[in-house]
Amino acid sequence: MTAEPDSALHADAARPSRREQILQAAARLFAERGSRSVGVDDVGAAVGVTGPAIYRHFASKDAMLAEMLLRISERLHTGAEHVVADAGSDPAAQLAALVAFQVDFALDNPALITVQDRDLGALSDDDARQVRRLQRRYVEQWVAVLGALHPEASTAACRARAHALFGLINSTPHSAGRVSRSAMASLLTAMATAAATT
Amino acid sequence: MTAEPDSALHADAARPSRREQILQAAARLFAERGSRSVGVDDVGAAVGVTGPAIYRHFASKDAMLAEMLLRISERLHTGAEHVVADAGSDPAAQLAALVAFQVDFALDNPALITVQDRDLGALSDDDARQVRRLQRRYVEQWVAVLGALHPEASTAACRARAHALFGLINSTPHSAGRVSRSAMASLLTAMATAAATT
DNA sequence: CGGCGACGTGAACGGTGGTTAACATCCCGG
DNA sequence: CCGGGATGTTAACCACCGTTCACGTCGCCG
Repeated sequence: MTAEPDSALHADAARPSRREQILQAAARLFAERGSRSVGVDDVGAAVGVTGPAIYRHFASKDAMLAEMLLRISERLHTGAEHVVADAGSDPAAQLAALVAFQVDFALDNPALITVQDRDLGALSDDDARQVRRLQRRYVEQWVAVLGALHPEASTAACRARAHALFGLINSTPHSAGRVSRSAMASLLTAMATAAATT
Repeated sequence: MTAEPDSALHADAARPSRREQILQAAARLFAERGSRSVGVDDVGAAVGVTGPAIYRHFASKDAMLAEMLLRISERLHTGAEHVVADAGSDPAAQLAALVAFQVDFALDNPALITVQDRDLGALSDDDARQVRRLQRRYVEQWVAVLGALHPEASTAACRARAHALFGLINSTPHSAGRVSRSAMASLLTAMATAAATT
């Protein structure tokens, strides 16, 4: 153990290396069948390599999943921070920014959406704790904005409302194809805005 | 094989038999960790029995999951049929009935909600096909009502809207405790109604 | 009373799959 | 040209887990 030479947390997005191909292919496979039902050989085959070759790039199968989930929660957390800061101080504008951000992410990465809320339980306790911390911070950004829009509501109610909005927007994996991206975007945005402000 | 004496599809709800205890315990465990991460021994231990004892009640672990998912989709499908019929011919009233029905189900059975959309992929092709058929019929009942409320919208858009509403309402597993059942019910109902009629 | 069926148990079997080991290949810097 | 590091491959190892087997117990019915 403790055998990874370079920081596994932040990958160089500059080079589309084999490592990145593996993560992307694994995300697709995990989303389709669940991480526990996907073998290392399957992931390898998806990038034209045999199973054990994976271990030249990742310490273990679990490490792959951990890095995948950590990246997602980081992306969401920092993205939300950025987007809210750019929206000014109007809660309604902040909400619109968060909704637009989440809608874009959900439409662009349905596979990641699926993996994140299905395979969190497959992580080691430490990794799970870290992912949950980031997820929690992301939720709290929504809760803050929702709290400003609903001053009479409790924090717990705002949290429940935030989770309901995530469920709504993150339904993209279940609505495969058939509707254009732009139409899906406006539909989800309208529904989420209505549900958030009621 | 082919060794089950009585129809496995409809269990006598009258007797809280060992068989039912197993299904219930398995649902809770599957929801917490995912069916593939739960061993037969775990399920057995949850009802005070060793692993192999399960095979006195189910042909296989997969058969357990199959029966669980089939029951859920049947319950939803027939429940929706019943509820819509009782709501008269007003689309708004029908929608309200469907929303109330799904909200009740989601609040009463968060574990089943979780298992249904996470472990469908673990079923055999035949079982999966059967579950999907029932799920599809359930969705189409929503689509019909939503189509009446949005005459200008395409069927595909209505289907996407239905999935978004399911995601919203089925967020109950993520909003554990902290808010009373009745408060959750009115919150989800208000949000879903607003999102459905926008 | 005798036995049969329902229900459980502990032990063993077999396949699956993550992981490691030993061995090639290719590319590059000295 | 030589050597080493990055990258792959095949074969083997090993643990886990679903499943089956042989056996025991308890209760009911004839």
